[in-house]
Amino acid sequence: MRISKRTDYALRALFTLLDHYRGAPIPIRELARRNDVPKRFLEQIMLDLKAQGWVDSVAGIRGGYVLARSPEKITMGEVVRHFDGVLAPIECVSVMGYKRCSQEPVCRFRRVFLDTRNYIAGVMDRATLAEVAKGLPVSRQEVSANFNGGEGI
Amino acid sequence: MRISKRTDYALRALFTLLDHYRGAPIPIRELARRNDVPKRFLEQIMLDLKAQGWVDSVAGIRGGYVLARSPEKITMGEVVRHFDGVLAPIECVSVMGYKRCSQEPVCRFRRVFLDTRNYIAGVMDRATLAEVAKGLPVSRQEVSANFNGGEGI
DNA sequence: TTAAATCCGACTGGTTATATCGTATTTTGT
DNA sequence: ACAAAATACGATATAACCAGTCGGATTTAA
Repeated sequence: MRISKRTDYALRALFTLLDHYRGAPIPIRELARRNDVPKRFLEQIMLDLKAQGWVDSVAGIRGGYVLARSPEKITMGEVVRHFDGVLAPIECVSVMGYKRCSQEPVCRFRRVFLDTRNYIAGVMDRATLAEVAKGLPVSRQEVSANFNGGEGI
Repeated sequence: MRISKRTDYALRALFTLLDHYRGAPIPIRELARRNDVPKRFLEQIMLDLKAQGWVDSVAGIRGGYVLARSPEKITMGEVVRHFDGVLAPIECVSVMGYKRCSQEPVCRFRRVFLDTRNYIAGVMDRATLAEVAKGLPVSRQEVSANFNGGEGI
C-alpha cells in the first residue's frame, strides 16, 4: 500500500523547483539539502524526471534543475505511476497494470479495491503541482483527526 | 501502492470460509483448489489467520478450517493491516505505522496522501466480510468505467 | 493402523528498494 | 588556459522483502 522513497523524493524536488519556477536553476546539492534526501540518490531521480520531460537541466557550474512544464501540467498521479507503476492496490482493478485473475467472475472483495482505486486515481490525477502547492502543510490536528474517530484506525 | 499476495490469498480463503459459515471445516487442499492458490503457501497463511483469531482449525482427517468469528466482526482493513503493515500510502500520514518526517512542517503534497489514506481506511474498516459478501462480483463494465472517463487513468 | 489433515520451522531464489561510487562531460568565472 | 562545480551515465552493493517450497512432526477419524 505504500509509495516508494523515489516517488517521495521526486515530489519533494518537484515542489522545491516549483517554488523557484522561472528562476535560476537549482543544483542537486541544494535540492538534497533542503529536502533531506541523499544527494547521490537524488541525482538518479532527477535524471529520470528529466527523461520524462518534467524538468530541464543546465550543466556546468551555476547549473542545476528547473521545472520544464508549467505546474498545472504535472500531476501527482503521473509521478506516482511513473515510479511505482500503478495506483491500484491490486492488479485486477488496475487500468494501467491490469492482469487477469482467475477469480474475477466470483470475487467479491474486488469491488472494495476497485472503489479505493477509483478514489485514489481521481484525487491523484486532479492533483497538479500548482493546485497542491496552494494548500498549506497539514496541521497536527488534521493527522490525528481519525485516531479518535474510527474503530482504531 | 499494492497489497501483497498474502493478503489477496488470505481474503480469498476467508470469503470461501464465509460461504460455509457454521458448516463442516474446509481443508487447505480445497481452499487452495477453489481459489487458485499454491497449497503450501496457503498453509502458512492459514496458520497466520488462526494466530490472529480469525479462523479456527480442526486437525486430523476430515479436518480443515472454519471462520472463528462472526463475519460482521472481521474487516478487510484488519486483514490488510496485518499482512501489509499499514493502509497509508506514506508513513508520515499513517496512524499505525507513523514515522516522523523532517519535511512535515513544510510539505504540501502530504495533504493529498492524507486524503487518500483517510478514504482507504474508511472504506476498508467498514468493509466487514459479511457486508462485502452481500455484493455481487464486479462486472466488466464497472472496471473499464474509468478508462474513458478520466484523463487517461 | 493408516490416511489425511494441521502444525512448525527452515530454506531458497528472485526481485525490489535504496542507495553508493567512479568517472566522463559540460559550463562558468578568473 | 584552467580550475571549480555542476550534470550525465553506468556499474555495483546490499539489505530487505516477497512468494513459494520442503521435510517432517503431530493430530484425528474411520
